[in-house]
Amino acid sequence: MTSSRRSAEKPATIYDVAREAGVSHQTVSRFLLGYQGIRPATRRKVEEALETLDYRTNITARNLRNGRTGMVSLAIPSLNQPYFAELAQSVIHAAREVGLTVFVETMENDKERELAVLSGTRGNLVDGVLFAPTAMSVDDLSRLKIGFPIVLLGDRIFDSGFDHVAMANSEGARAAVEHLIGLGRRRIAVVGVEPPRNLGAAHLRFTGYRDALDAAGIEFDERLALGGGGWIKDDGVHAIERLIASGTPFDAVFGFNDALALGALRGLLRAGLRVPDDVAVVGFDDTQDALYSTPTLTSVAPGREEIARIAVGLMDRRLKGQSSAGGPQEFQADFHLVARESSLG
Amino acid sequence: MTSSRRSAEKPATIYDVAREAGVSHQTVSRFLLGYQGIRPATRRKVEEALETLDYRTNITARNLRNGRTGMVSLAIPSLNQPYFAELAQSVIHAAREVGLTVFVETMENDKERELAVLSGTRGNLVDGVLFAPTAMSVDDLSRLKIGFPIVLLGDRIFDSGFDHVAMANSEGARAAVEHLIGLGRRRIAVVGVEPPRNLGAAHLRFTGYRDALDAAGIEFDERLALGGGGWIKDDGVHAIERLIASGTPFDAVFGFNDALALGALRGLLRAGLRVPDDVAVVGFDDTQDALYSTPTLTSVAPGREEIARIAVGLMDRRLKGQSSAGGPQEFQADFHLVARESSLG
DNA sequence: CTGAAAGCGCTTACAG
DNA sequence: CTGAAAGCGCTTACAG
Repeated sequence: MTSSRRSAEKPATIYDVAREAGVSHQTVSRFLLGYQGIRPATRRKVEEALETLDYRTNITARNLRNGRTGMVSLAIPSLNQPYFAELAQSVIHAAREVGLTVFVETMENDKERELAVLSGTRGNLVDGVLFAPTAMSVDDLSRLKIGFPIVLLGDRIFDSGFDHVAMANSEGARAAVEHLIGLGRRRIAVVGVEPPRNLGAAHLRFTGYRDALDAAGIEFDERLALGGGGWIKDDGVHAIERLIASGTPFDAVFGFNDALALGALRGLLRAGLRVPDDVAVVGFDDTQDALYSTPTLTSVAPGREEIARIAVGLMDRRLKGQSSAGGPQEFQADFHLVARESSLG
Repeated sequence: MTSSRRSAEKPATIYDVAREAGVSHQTVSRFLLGYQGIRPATRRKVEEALETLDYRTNITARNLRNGRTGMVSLAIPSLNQPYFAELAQSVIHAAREVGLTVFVETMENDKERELAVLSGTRGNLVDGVLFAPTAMSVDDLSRLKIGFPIVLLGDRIFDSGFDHVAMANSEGARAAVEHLIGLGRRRIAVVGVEPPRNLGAAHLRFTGYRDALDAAGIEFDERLALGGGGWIKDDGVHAIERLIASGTPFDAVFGFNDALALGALRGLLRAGLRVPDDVAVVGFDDTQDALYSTPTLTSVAPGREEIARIAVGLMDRRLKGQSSAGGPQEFQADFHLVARESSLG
């Protein structure tokens, strides 16, 4: 057996393996791809040579030849946001199941970055994009002509022409508020309200809130609708401080995300109110933050695993061309309410 | 001007651009690479053709030709762990500064996965690996022959033969305990202690704890050293419950990470103790969780940004071959203590 | 200053 | 059942 001398740095190619095994490089390639008709003797020689040379197939070369990479981008705002970090982990997991590899890109709520992601597949590095925009508008999206598969993730529901998997924003919000009503609360403040300029999460969750009130025959009091800031913890703190200062009575708070709810929780405790005895609190997203607070936070779990699984499945089908005939598909994940101490005590 | 007809699906190549511009494809390539000596007229024609055809360079082809991809793996346990999610964000940011792209891989504390990452560069998909193992042993690591640059990240310090950037585990822990001592605490419990079987974070942070006690002339009471579980929140809760049940007096708790400290915080509050009045609490890692608790958690910030920057810098130099002559380099990031309500009130 | 040639490491018809 | 050829889209010496 010829032992080919290679420097430690240069990885072996199929040519090296072919030489070592005494066959053509095509035969090696066929073996690697699992083709059937290969004579047992040949097969053995190739196996040995692969082992000897510690061969690894060069994915870049394969990708170039195949015109696809088996990678998809997951484009999210930031890994510093727990919801998106956890979503990324779920997507990585779901993608592994179907043989796709995930490339995480962070766009940092920057419109330019979001547009950049859609301007190409990073030079064909990825085959498609799972896209969770926060800064660009619906119009921006519709205007673009995009030459590769994308699946939209997240809050918004609209007729984008793309595959889309959304969370049950209004339904989840409604369930959260019904939970509070079921506990006897009637004066339910809501934190994170935004002007209804789009069909984003804020609007949808507010709709769910209103629906729950209406169904229970509770009149909406706009003094309990708090907004004007962002969706981070401090915004929740400030909102609740303003509410307390206003003297408007309330016995519950629904935060449009966990950060707002936790901020509110903090504001309440600091003001000497007891949670949930005086005021019950519910959030949305069910991030791990909800587990770390004292009291632990009741929250709406938006079905992160399911969102990841569906999104990856849609992408996989588009990439396989199976549903290229079909129009855009829309899915909504199942949510559930996780009741914890901030409402149950 | 010839307007070449292309199907919307097929991206333009440099050959298409060359034809459109009436030059050779090499000229196009040179233009794209920013070579100087190109006649203005030629330059203009190429620019126009690029624009017309909306050309994007095919990274896969470039990578194949160049034998490198400009990507590095960041191999971490999981994006579900806030510290690592935040570290990933910092690394992505630092890498962008030096023109590297980060591919996040999660190994989920699984030894097989960790070994798999080191078994190759994913078929040359990445040029090197930033590696934060948790499951494999020092011996596993030393035994491997690795044919590409790796930079170790994280807790452990040992003579691995690889570039390494660590956090100031013992110094940070010492500062945390000195902070408590400075506030007048003498009976400082410590949570997360592990048998000293390796030089991991637990051992180092314990060392820092002991150093601080020694320096202050406080005798170590082993009844205050709590361990036996993992490093998640529940372990902190249970540890503190056992301590309270034991009747051993204490006036402070140092948790080896934020999760443990927050668990302890929770256990204390549930037992009716006041934080920090009765018991002050300090954690380690300064994740966002420390901001979300009530009271907010004093914590040691291990210098995540700096760790990311140094690690990326080391990798960058290795990839450029500048320090191939030099031996392995070790760095330790600067930490600082972030004092918050759980100790200051 | 620009073109013709070779080659990165694969895969896939095409022969035989 | 296996080999010779072509080509994926780039970049880089080599000529001129």
